[in-house]
Amino acid sequence: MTLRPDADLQQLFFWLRDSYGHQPWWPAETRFEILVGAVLVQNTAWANVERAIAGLRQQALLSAQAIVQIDYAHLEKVIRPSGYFRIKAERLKALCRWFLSAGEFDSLAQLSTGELRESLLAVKGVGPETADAILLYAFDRPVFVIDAYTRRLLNRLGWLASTPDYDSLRAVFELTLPADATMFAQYHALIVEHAKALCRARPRCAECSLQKHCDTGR
DNA sequence: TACCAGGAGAAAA
DNA sequence: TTTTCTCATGGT
Repeated sequence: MTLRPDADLQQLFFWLRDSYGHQPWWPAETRFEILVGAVLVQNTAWANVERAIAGLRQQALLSAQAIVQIDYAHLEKVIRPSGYFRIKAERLKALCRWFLSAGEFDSLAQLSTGELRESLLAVKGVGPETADAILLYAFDRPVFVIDAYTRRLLNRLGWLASTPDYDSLRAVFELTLPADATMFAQYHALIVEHAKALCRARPRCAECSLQKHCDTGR
């Protein structure tokens, strides 16, 4: 058992939606930008990712061709604000090589969700969360993204019956809720918004860990 | 000064 | 198979 019997994921979604309203997610101007953002955001605050993406845009590097062609030193310099710049430069290039060799969005859209997920996971630097974020937000596939915020929220609600691995927790969401990519996208966005709202309310909220409603406790 | 942020892969146990 | 370590900047 992954979640406790009293866990109600649908009710939680409605509560979050009523509390925070519609979320304009993923914060990107193009689908390709979502791929880039998914790599740059790994273990990094989004504000720092925005700086890196702004730099890429300013230098006309927001295309797979440009990222593949640019030398590592230049790419590292541009994405430096997002941290882990050496690793992320390598991962970005790997993802862009995959994207181009696979035929870009038109060809990739022909694959089933399972095939596309497997293909993404085969790219060095793309793990489950990054792959699912790309599947959901760039390819509109009904895949639920499990991130640290999701685990934290479920933990604070006391809904975790165990410490499930990534795919087990993802399966619970996908089997419990209707397979609706729009809903999944909103749900994940709302979870992040909820966590950030709590942090804004109490920037240094170590005591939040004592409160059941709060998911910012560590 | 220390800690943390929308992970992933490699190395060690 | 599971756990630990490493990668790195910017904000608080």
